[in-house]
Order: sequence, then structure tokens, then C-alpha cells
Amino acid sequence: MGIRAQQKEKTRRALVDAAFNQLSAERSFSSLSLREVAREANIAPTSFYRHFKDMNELGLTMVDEGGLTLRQMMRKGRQRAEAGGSVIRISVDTFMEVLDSNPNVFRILLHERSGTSAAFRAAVAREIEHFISELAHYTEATAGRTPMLARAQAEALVTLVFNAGASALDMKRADRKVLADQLVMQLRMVAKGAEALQHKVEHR
Amino acid sequence: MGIRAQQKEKTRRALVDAAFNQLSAERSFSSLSLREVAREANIAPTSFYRHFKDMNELGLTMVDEGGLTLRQMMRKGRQRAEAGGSVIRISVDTFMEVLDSNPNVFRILLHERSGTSAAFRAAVAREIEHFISELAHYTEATAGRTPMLARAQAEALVTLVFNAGASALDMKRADRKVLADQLVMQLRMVAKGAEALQHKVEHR
DNA sequence: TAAATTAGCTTACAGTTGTACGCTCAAATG
DNA sequence: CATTTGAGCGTACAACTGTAAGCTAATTTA
Repeated sequence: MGIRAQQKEKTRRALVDAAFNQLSAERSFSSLSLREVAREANIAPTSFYRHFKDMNELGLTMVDEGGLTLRQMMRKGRQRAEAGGSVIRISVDTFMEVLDSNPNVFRILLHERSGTSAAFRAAVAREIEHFISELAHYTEATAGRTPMLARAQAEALVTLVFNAGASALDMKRADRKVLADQLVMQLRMVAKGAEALQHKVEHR
Repeated sequence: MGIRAQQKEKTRRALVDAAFNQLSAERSFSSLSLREVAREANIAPTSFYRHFKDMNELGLTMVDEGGLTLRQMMRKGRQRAEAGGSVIRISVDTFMEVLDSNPNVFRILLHERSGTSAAFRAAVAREIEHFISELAHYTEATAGRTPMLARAQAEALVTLVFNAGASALDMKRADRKVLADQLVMQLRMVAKGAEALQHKVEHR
């Protein structure tokens, strides 16, 4: 890669990082202005356009990076689960760890999931869909669930996990532990309940 | 009430209504400007201050009205449930009906629940807490749940319901029906699962 | 009835926003 | 080496924001 392309990539990175760094509990992506991001990245406002068409494009890039984090998390969870132990517990712990070390990645995913931009919502939904279908496939295979039941169960699990994640973002470590324990309990409820419903279908 | 107070109340109402009317899938409360709201309500921007200290105060008023809607919904659900039938089914149907006729009330609740203003988040959480504790109390009483289990179950139910509500907001009637059916299934999972966990605790 | 109150208005201002335009000068190209 | 390319910059502007100040006219109070 030439010197020029290298420098350009660096500046682009600076913009993305600047945007991520400005996110917080009090500051959502949609409240960031192009000028603020450019300021934080130490470039002139108008130079922003050399890298992104507008703030929307920047945001979608960030959501994509969030998807990457999500997939890395899945891989990590699967690896740990292979070693044995409660799949639910392992998954929750992994989730909380990744959440803890990438808070702002989750902030944009969790916030824009129900945000005001259709494009954003679609992008986040697409990333989360990986999760859901992987989970649904998993329970179909290992627990012999009906596709419909598997889907409903997977969506419920993901809803509960992401919702807990949103709450956990603004919590201290101690409260987070309580939350994680409750989440494990809720996920077990869904798993047990899905099993019961499955049996009901079978015995008829 | 004097003529003056009456007129003032009318204008205040116009402001609140103007704000509610500007909400949509593409427009969140936090993206509304004071001037836009004043314009829609047909008053001068500066007259806004005769009624609210700032946009924040308007927003909190709207959340309060959302709480009112929620409580009316609970009452309606309880009444219908008394007549017999599946409590879960009745609750979901009631929820969907109320959602359908007050979309913007739910928009502000669902959006600001995970918004960027701590005051808003707290206000919404307070309103939803009614729901959760009422539900927890209900399952403790009728199904003899452990307080801890009852709480976890109630939070799971509410999470699933509100999450489905957020999705339902932008759906056509047909898709909404599918969603409602899946939601019922998920709620049954949680209920069945909580029961199973309860028995596990008891048999030891 | 005279005085006080106040909802709503107009005017005004400083700050911020997105973005159009044209320049520079270092890197890439041929 | 001569030419082209393009990342980053400064200037500029129109649109919008929140809100301060002071006026008006109708209602309320005493």
C-alpha cells in the first residue's frame, strides 16, 4: 500500500475512532455532528467528505464493525463451550466480558437497533440475525426442536440477552453480576419452557 | 377555572399534542427542536417558555402521560382476564390493541427507555416498574413463586412484551398478528420454564 | 374602577450546523 | 522528469438553533 493510501486509511480510522469515543450513556450517534467528529479527529470539517458521503455512511461503517465484534464473540463462546460446562452460563459470561471491553460498540448496536433511521435498524437487525439463526439451528440440532419453536426460542433468548446488555452498560461491576445471574435464570426459563412446549406438541 | 387558566391549559395541550404528532418511526423526541414544536402548536417560539422550562420538561410530561396509558392498559387487561380465558393471550391482545391506538405514546416510552437522558430513562423505568412488580406479585400469589423467581420471570415477560411492541410499531396488521402469536409462545415458554425451575427448588 | 398580572408576540443575537468552492502541495503516474 | 491526482485546508454562506428583552392587551385582583 502506497504512502498516500496508508495516510488516508489512518485518517479514516481516526474518524471512526473519534465517533466511537464520543459515544457514552449521554451521547448517542445520532446526536453527534459531522463537525464534532471532525474536530475530535483533528481534521477540517470539509475533509470529512474525503472519507464518507455523510454521517450516515460513517454510522453504517460503525455498525459493521459492531457486527464483526459480535461474530468474534460467538466464536469465543463456542470455543469455551467445547470445553464443557453450562452453555448458558458460558454464553452469558462471554457476552458480559465482550460488552465490558467494547462498551461503545454495543452502545451503537443497542441504540440504533430501535433508532430513527431505517437503514441503521436494518443493518443492526442483519447483524443480530446471525445470532438468532445460529442459535435456532443449534437448538434444532441438539434438542430436536420444531423450526417454529426453535425460532421463537432463539429470538426470546437474544432479546433477553441484548436487553440485559443495554442495562448492564451503565452498571458497576457488582450490579452487573446480579444482572448476569438473573439473566442466566431467565434464559434457563426459556430453555426449560421450550422443552415443555416441545413435548406437548410431540405427545399428540 | 378562569378564562385565562383555561386558555393557558389549551395552549399547553397544543404543545404536548404537537410534540406527540411529530413523533414517528423516523423522528424521535430528542430530534425535535423547541421551535418545531412551537411552530406545530401555532405559537411563537419564545411563548414555549410560558409552559415548560425547556424541551426536557415537555418530554417528561409526555412520559408521564405514557405511564397513564400503561396503567389504563393494565386495568383493561385485568377486567378482560376476569371473564376467563388464557391470561397470556388476553394480555398480549390488549397490549397490541392499546399499542395500535397510541403508537406515539409507545414510541416515546420505548425509545427513551434506552435514550441518552438519565432523567428520561429513570422516568420510563419508573413507569415500567409498575408493570413488573404487579406481574411479580401476581405470580407469587397465584403460582406460589419464590420472590426471586417471580421477579426474574416478571422482568423476562415485560422485556419480551415491550421488545415485541417496539417491533410491532412499524408493522402492518398481518405481520403484527404473526408477531403476537410468537410473543404468546415466548411468554408461555417463560411461564412453563419458571414453573419447572420452581419445582426444582421445591424438591430439595 | 384602578392597578397588577401574565400569555403571547416581535425583534434581536450569538452560536452551531452542513456543505459549496477553490487552493495547496506531496505522492503517484507514465 | 513532467504531469496528474487527491487529501486536507480555509473561507464563506445560508439555515437553523435556543433564548434574552421588552411590548401589548386582556384578564384578574383589590
